[in-house]
Amino acid sequence: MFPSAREYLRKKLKTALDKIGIQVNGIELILDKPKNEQYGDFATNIAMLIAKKVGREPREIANEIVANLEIEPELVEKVEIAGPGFINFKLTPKFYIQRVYEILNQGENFGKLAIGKGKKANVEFVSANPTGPLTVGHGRNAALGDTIANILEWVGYDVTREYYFNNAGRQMRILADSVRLRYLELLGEEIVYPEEYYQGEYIKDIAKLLIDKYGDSLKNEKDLKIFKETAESVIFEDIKRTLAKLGIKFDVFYNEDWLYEKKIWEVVSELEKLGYIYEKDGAKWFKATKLGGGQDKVLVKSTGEPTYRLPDIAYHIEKFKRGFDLIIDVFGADHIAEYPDVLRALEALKYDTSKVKVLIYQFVTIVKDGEVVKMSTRKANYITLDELIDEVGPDVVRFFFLNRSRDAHLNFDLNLAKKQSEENPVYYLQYAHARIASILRFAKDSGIDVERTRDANMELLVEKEEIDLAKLLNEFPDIVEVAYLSLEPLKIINYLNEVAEAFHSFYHRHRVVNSNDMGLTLARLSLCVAAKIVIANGLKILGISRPEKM
RNA sequence: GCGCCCGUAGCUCAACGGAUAGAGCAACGGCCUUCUAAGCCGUGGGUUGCAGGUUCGAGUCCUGCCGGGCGCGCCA
Repeated sequence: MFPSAREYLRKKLKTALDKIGIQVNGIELILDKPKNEQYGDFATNIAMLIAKKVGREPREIANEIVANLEIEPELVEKVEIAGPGFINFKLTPKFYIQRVYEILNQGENFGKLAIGKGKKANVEFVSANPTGPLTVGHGRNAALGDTIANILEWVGYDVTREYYFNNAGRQMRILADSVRLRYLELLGEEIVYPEEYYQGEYIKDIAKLLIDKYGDSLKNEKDLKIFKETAESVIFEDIKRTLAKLGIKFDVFYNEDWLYEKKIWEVVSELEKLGYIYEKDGAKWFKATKLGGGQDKVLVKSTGEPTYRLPDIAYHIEKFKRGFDLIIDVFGADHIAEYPDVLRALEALKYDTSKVKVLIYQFVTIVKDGEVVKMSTRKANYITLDELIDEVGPDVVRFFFLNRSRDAHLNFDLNLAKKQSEENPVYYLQYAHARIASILRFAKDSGIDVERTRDANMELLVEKEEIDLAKLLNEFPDIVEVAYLSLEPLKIINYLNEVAEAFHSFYHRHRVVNSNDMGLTLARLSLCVAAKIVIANGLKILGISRPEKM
C-alpha cells in the first residue's frame, strides 16, 4: 500500500528524530498544509516545539533533522528550512501519481482506516420522546449523529445506532388525554381543551384514526391506555418514516423503562456504598460537589421516585456493560448542565469516562417571515422536519445541518431555505460527481474502454491542475482521520469542496477525451475516476446521494 | 449570581497555536459551434466585539469587559 503524503513524511521524520535521539514524548508531530504554495506541500513546526523544550535554536534543530532524513529523491522534490524554523516539504508529481493508482486500486474502500478495528461504538442520537413529530432541531441531531456513526464505521468501528426514549410519565399522560379529548370533540361532545395540552393537528389525526377503528365505543373509556398506545405507535411510525427519508435507521430503540425495575436502584446502592449519597428532606442526594460539581443533585425524590438523572446514569452503565469501547451522546445545548453530573457519577463508580464523548450542538433558530419561531412540540408552532425534507429534499437537509461546526448556532430562515437550496453548495459537490460520470459516459460512447484506465501511464499528467487535484485526492484518508478525531462531519464537507473546486478547475482548462492522444486521454480519465471515487466516498460518509446525472 | 457556546467581509459561515485570515451567497466584469455554464476566470469588500496578558508566532490560549444564545428544579 502506498501511503498518504502525511503518513510518508511523518514516518521519515520519526526515523530522523530517533536517529538524533530527540525525545518527542508529548509533542505531536504535525504536518500542516501551508496556505502559501511557496512553502511547499507540507510543513512541520516540530523543530520549534522541540527547541522550546530543550532550549536550543529551532533552526539548528531543523538542520539536524533535515540532515538525517532518509528521503527518496524521486518522491520528494524539496526540503527546506524556512522562517523561524519550519521544515517545508514539496513532493514530486510521481508521488502523487502513485497515490492516484492507490485510489484506483482501493476504490470504494479508499479512505477506510483501521483505527477502530475490533472495537465497538455506540452512538445515541435523536432520542426524542414519542409526543409529536420531529422538529427541525431534531434534524440537526439526526444528521450529526448518523454522520458521526458513518465516520466511525469508516474508521473500522462496529457501530450501534441507538435511540433512547421514554414513553412513560407526565408528558405521555398529557398526550394520551389530548388524544382522548380530540376524540370526544370529533364525536361532537363539548370539551374544554386545556392550553397546556398538545396543540398540533396530528393529535386530531390520531383521534380520527381511533374513530375509524373503534367508532364511538371509547366514548366512556376512562383508562388512557388505548389512547396512549395508539398515539405512541402512530407517532413513532411517523418519526421512523421521517428518519428513513434522511437515510437513517436505528439498530436499537432503548426504552428508559427497562432501567426502572432494578438497574437504577443498583446505582443508588452502589453510590451509597461508596459514600456519595446522603439524605436530606426525605430525598436522596448525590454528592456531586465532592467530585467537582457546583451543587449536589437529587437522585431520588422524597416521594421515592427517581429523578431523570438516575436512569441516565444507569443507562450509561448499561452501555459500558454491553461492551462498547466508545460511547457517544449527541445532545442539544439544553442538556449542557446535565451530562457533567452523569459523568461524575460514572467516575465515582469507577467507569472509564474517557470512553464517553458527549457532543453538544448549539440550537437551531428558526426564522419565519422575519420572526424567530420558538420550537415547542406542545405549542405546535414549529415546522416539522418532515415538512422541511419534503420542501428541499433530504440531501439539502443533511448538508444544511452538517455544514457548520457543532458550536455554531444555526439560523434557519424558512423563507430562504428553498430559494437557497436552488443555489445550494451541496449541488456544487454533487455536480462535480455527475460531471465526471458524464465524462466517463462520453468516453465510453466514444469507444474508449474505461476499464483500461488502470493501465494508463499517468506520468503523462504534468499540468498544474492535474497535480493539484492528485495532491488533494491523496489527502482523503487523512481527512477521514481528522473528522474522526474531532467528530466533526464539517471537516469532510470542507475537504470535498476543495476537491470539487480543483476538479472543476482542471476540467475547465484541460480536455479529457481527445481521440488524437489516447495515452493522455487514458491518464486523465484515470484521474477523473480517482476524483469520482473520493467524492463518492466522502458523500457516502455524509449520507448524501451521488448522482450520475444532474 | 453561576456554568457552557458564540461574536471573523453586506449576509450565512470556514480557518490541528503557524507564514499574506478564506469560501458560498449578494455586487461588479469576462468565458459555452468540442467531454454537463448547477461550472470556470477576475474585481471590490476585514482594526477577527473591546482592553490587557502568555510567546519566536494569537481569530485560535489566559484574564476582564460588552453583546447574543442555552442552561443551572424533589420537571424530562
